[in-house]
Amino acid sequence: MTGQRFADAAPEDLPKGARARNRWGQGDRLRTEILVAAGQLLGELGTVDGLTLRGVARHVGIAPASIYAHFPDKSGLVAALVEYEYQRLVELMRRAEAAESDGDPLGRLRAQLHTFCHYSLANPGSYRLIFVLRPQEDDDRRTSAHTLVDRLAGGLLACEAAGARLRLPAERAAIVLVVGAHGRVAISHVRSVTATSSPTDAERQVFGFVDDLLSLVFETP
Amino acid sequence: MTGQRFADAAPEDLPKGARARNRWGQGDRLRTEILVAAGQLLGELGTVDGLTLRGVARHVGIAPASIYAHFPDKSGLVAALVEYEYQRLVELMRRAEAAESDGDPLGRLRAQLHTFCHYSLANPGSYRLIFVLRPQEDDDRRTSAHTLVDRLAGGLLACEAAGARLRLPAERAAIVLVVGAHGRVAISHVRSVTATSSPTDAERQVFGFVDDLLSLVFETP
DNA sequence: TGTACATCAGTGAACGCGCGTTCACTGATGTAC
DNA sequence: TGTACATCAGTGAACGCGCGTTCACTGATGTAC
Repeated sequence: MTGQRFADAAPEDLPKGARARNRWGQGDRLRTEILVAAGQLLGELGTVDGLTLRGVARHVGIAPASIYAHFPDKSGLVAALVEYEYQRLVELMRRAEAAESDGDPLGRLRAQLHTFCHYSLANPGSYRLIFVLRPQEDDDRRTSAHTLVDRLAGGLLACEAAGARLRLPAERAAIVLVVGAHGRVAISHVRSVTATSSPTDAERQVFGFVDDLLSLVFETP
Repeated sequence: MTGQRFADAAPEDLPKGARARNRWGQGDRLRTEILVAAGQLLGELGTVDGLTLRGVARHVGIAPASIYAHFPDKSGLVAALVEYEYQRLVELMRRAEAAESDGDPLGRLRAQLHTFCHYSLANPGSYRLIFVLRPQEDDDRRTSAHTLVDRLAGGLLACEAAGARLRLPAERAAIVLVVGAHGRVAISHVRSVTATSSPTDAERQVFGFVDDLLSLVFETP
């Protein structure tokens, strides 16, 4: 309940059980609280269909009707949730890339891939919402998967510029990486329902798979 | 939802004599009819959560209560549906393999992979049900994905025996293939919601991807 | 300064709906004697 | 042979439930004069 996902959400003294009404002019805070709660519930339920306005309201500690001050209806909430979670993922990937040295393009690429896998494993519901069940999208906008392919293709080109040789054109190779990671993570989601391997185990396996993929994509020296 | 206002009276005008009652001793036929209808609805809806007993009954042309003569409850129906669809897929793959010559192990492998992709594209709902949302599974039974990896690993070993050289151990390579195909198909499902490319186009792209994957897995001669 | 009013954040009860499930039943078809 | 009965395939109406959504409202906090 107090698990904060974002650094900017800084609730100091949250009364357990009873929710304190926001101050004047800060009504927008509830909007974020609702999105965070929806994201958490999505993570627990694993699918967007089990997600209900009443459930989200219960989780936040408000009346169902209060949601309508911030979102037009249920599908509006879900659309906002997609955007919110996707921005979160992109931000994480950008930070992971920036944390690696400029002189190590392969390291920057791997860091992004691993961050993508880490997010996907840690937030299966949101991940599926964004990449599998993605609802209708504006025609002129690119899908999330598309954006991701672009990011990774850029990373691959940087590797080429640094001397590495690809066995496929950069964009095709990027698709292999995104799609492979996507598939591997999905399998891991299925497994984790039954198997009792630790999340770290799952992560190690997925990272291993992604590294396999990376090594396949490049010429062996 | 927002259309609730108009849903005041929407009687399903099914032709009354559309379905004839089964004869004595053939009551089991309805069981299959129900599974087929559920599979079709799943294909249309794309997700198992939109699947309702009442919807299935409507589709078959029977009373909702009639389902209970063949399945204990909704989850029982879904479990039977998983089994039914998975057996269908395996049977298709077996036939595709058998249709290729014994002397062409790579052809046999490709045929199976393509069949898998074809089924996944043609039956997105069932595919997701089997491989993504797979419900609880007996501990001593292997998952569908597992069985598939075994099949393909066998195919890869046959290729090795015929002289091809793998860049990864057979099972790891099989995982790359299954997972890659899985991921590529999932992406294609997302795309097809928005993009207007023909199903044949999607198929060609997926086949191309899978062939890329195959070529990556083997040493270049 | 006090006070009237506007605005805000959020509530509680109600609505109509489709859902899964139960239960007593119906009418056709087979079987025993 | 006829007829009583068992069995089968399937029905129709009802139930309680949680859902999304609406609407009139409440009480706290700000602002104008």
